[in-house]
Amino acid sequence: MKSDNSEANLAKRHDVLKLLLNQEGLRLTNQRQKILDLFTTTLAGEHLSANEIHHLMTQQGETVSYSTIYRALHVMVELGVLREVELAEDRKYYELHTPFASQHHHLVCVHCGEVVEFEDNRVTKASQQETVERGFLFRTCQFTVFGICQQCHSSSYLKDRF
Amino acid sequence: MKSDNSEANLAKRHDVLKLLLNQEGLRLTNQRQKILDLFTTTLAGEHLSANEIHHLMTQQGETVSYSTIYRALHVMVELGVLREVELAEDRKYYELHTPFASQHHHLVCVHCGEVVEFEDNRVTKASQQETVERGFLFRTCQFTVFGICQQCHSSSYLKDRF
DNA sequence: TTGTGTGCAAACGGTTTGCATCTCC
DNA sequence: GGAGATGCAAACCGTTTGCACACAA
Repeated sequence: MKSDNSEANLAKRHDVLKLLLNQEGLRLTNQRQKILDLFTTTLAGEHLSANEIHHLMTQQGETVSYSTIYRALHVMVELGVLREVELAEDRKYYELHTPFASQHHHLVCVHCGEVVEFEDNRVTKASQQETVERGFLFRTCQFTVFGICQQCHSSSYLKDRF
Repeated sequence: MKSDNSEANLAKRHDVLKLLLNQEGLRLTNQRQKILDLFTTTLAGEHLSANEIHHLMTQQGETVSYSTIYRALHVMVELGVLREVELAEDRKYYELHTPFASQHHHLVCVHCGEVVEFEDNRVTKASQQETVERGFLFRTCQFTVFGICQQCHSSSYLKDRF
């Protein structure tokens, strides 16, 4: 799921972003670049919330306001660079969108919040087929499975509840 | 997807709810009853938000506060009578949970918001299998497909955007 | 009778917006 | 130079909470 983060590739991603932005009359700014970088260079960069982005940026000595973060996220979703994912918490998460990342789904532990990504052809096929059968044009899909991970169910969690 | 709404069945559902509530030391109140009824008697009752519930209740001449609605929804989710679904808007939707309703997924039109329910064995199987393979205990899953419905893509929508 | 539920109003928290200022093309 | 981007602070809006009162068991 992780991308190649050589300097050359970072630069390439910046170029792609700039191109996409300029096509729409929008501009590549320092902040938008840095925000995109977080998704490709950070260890936990697979799914980031506005909050986490703000935190990471601050940690790196960058200053960005929440308004800029939210506006940047919206623009990049609009351009198809990022996509929004619902991981059941009360906030929105974002991740690189295809073709920047491969199609995948999420398995979330409802106890500790751990997120595992997986691919499954059956799901991908089903989404396309069900869409077409009902006369819809396919846009995107989200498949999230909720469960309890091994660590949590071997720890005291279950004893508390059952 | 729709349930039988004869008076006998409404009464039966009230009994089930009461039983479940009382098991936890909770009470069946007029409001909780009426809120559950909306999911089984209303035309659009398949997926309701707190807002819609408030609106429908007011329309029926009932008065319920938002706090009561939210508290009732949480209780019923906890009891397994309802489940939360994310349909991409910024609010939460609720629907009858299995075994009160069958397992199904959602196809949402990103333009007009129409929601179509469907069942697909492949998806159901995939969710179970992927969960087990990763050592998780399966709890629940959500599969939402986003697209554009026939009406919307044959209307002016696309002309605006492309 | 008593612990649970309700309504009200105020608080909360993530997200959005108006406006003055700054910056990329 | 001018359209677009940023930061700040305030607004927004769905949801939650504290408290006094009401009601199911």
